[in-house]
Amino acid sequence: MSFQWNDKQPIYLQLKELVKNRILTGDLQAGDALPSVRQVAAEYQVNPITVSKAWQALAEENLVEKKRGLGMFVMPQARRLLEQREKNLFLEVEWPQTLQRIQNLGVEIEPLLDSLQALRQNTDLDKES
Amino acid sequence: MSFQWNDKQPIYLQLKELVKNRILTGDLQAGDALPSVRQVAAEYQVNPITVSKAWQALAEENLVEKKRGLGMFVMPQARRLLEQREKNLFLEVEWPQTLQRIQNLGVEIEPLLDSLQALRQNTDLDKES
Amino acid sequence: MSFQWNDKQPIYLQLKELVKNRILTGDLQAGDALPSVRQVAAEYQVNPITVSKAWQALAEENLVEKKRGLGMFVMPQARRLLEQREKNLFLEVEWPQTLQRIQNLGVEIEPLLDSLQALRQNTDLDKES
Amino acid sequence: MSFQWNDKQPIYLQLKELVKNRILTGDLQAGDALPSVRQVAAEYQVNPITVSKAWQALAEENLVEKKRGLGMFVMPQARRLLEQREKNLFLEVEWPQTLQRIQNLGVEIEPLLDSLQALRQNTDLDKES
DNA sequence: GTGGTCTAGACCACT
DNA sequence: GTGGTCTAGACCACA
Repeated sequence: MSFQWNDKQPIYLQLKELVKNRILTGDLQAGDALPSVRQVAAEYQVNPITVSKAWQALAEENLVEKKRGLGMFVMPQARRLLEQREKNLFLEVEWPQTLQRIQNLGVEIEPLLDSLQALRQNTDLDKES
Repeated sequence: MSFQWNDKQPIYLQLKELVKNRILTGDLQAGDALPSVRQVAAEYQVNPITVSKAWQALAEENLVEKKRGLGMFVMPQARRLLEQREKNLFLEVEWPQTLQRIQNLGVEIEPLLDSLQALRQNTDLDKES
Repeated sequence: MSFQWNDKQPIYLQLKELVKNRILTGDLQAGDALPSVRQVAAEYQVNPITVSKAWQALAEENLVEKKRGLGMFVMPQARRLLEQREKNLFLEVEWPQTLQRIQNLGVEIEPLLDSLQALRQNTDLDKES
Repeated sequence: MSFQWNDKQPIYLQLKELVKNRILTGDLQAGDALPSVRQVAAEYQVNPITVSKAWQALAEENLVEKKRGLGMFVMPQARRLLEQREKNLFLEVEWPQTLQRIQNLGVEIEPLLDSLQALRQNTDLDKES
């Protein structure tokens, strides 16, 4: 399986994001081994070093840990950590920026409110089911 | 005055954004001259070529026009054009992404609704005054 | 009991150090048997080969000896040998490096002297008792 | 000029140390440009990527900053930061370990005291001159 | 000119 | 088997 890489971002960062998402969705659980550098390199048709760089970055963010000679493993708190960080980023940075942008552009607020409320409805339904 | 440039984006794009914002806020009106390349280069401690590149990019977006020997001037429709484009970008791309992100992260929606409504209040007051 | 391995050093060297320390402190006496490879492997959650490698390294330094079918045993002169070597290493290499580092960093010498003197006091008391 | 690399440590770390030392000794002052990746690569007969890795690591430690298209520059507080960190490392980690080691090995403390005091004398003389 | 990224292929130490 | 490192050579965006 090759893959359609986004040209505007380094591949290694895109690989990192892929793994992050897999952790966030629970596809990769705490303690699970990351696929090996070589394996991913072969699968996605990339250079092992590129994969390695991504894996390293994940280790530096304390999301995975290296076990010498065995591979890299998802840290126990990885998912919680990740969720916490991303939520924080959203609430402290992205959302305020969005509000600022809405104001600057003079966007109609009503439709935005509507779509947000629709989203809430959906989420509530999910919980019930 | 130097400036704190964001390392992750080309300086010329950051310069472009600065001007765009000044147009959006009305700080630069239709027909106003952009500050000269040299002046900006000196002011922001930046290579003149970099400033030039930013000015060019603005011209390519039809926001400013060159007048030979006189400099660059904000186009008459600049603000409207910009608002239109950016509003579109926001509604078609950024806002849907934000909604997606809210859902993925499982962010509480209530507080977001509250802040949006607060924003609407402010905007309404502004219009009255 | 698992263990927190230092990622920057091979596990087998860390195991070796553990045993060396036990010999130096007298916890492992001349003639004592080293715990079996399997046992240690199970205890520390480590590959038996890794333990074996550590035991081999100890044998190569003449600190333990293999007895076929019986296991590995601490050599009679192990402690003396170890002390001699390590003292030498300390006096010839580590201490000079420490002095050099103190000078390079411009560390205050007084407190270091104080702590050394305090250490001497303690050691003297130990001898008397 | 080639160089005698230590085989036991990655070259990029050794390069990093070289720069750190140059900052500590004042050979590289705040605001100075680091020699370019290519230049160093040619000078020391190493791969540009290896140098790059070292420079990156320095940037991540906030000792140098990247200026897009211009190169890497020593941060204003680099020297102070470095001294602080290293002194801290020494006082909190290395020195206690040394004391521990002295005690474990039963090294004679008198000579150590003597050499430390001699060092103090030298340092004092340096200050006077 | 600068740094950033990638490839292809290699060697190493560790488990 | 694992990751870590390096080489040699290449292309890109940026200033």
